Amino acid sequence: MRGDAVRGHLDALLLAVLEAGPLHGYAIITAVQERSGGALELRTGTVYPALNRLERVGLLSGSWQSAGGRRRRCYALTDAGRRTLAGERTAWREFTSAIGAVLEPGPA
Amino acid sequence: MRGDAVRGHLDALLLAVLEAGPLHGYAIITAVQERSGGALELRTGTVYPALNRLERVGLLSGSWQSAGGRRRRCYALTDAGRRTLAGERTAWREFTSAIGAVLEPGPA
DNA sequence: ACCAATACATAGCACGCCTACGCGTTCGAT
DNA sequence: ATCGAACGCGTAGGCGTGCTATGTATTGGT
Repeated sequence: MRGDAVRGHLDALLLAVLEAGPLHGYAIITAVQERSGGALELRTGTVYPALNRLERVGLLSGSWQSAGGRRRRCYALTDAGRRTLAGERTAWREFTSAIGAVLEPGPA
Repeated sequence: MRGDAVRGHLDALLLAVLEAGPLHGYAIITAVQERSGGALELRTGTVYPALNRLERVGLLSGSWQSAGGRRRRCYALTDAGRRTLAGERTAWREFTSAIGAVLEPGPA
């Protein structure tokens, strides 16, 4: 998967992996990687600023925790985040449907 | 569809609509729009530079024509373009599959 | 002792499309 | 006869967004 691929869909990915329950940043990265079958390797420089932003706009709520001396910022979906995720899913389907229709038109 | 949506997939769209036969720029724009059911409205400032670039790198071959006093630059897929299109289609499937797997994980 | 993995974060950049123009022609409506 | 919309190509500049590179710190394995 080429580097820039995730562009425009990052928020959706982050919100989606948090749907099942709160996670901290590092775990989010590995969750995305696993769920995509290894195809999506998000960088920390991509993810952490995005998480901060999503918290700032109220789609996530974050809280510091510590596990074995390591501090972690744990993020959970807010109600607004859950609604936004639903919207992102709809947008994703419309997006793939639109591009797909051009790329692989049905056998005319 | 929000403006930036096409990012990263523009070349694929252009190559795809040219698969059925040569078209000029303006017709390419309307073809993309029609095949996407109106969802994708490419701007001239997006398309024309892209066509020039694709010609420059040998994926398209262009030729000036005139129809009723209007000059048009007509573009056709080259063999390299056809191969690239095939690659873009594969990449598209991998892309949607990867993002889709994260966004809508199978009912676990 | 050392290195990998865990964990968060910032700064600067570059890509790639968009916005906003500009130019010229043809055709339909008024 | 005039005007606007559609046709048709093109450039310049801006800007959002993720990437690259880098920094810090702790834990655990060898």
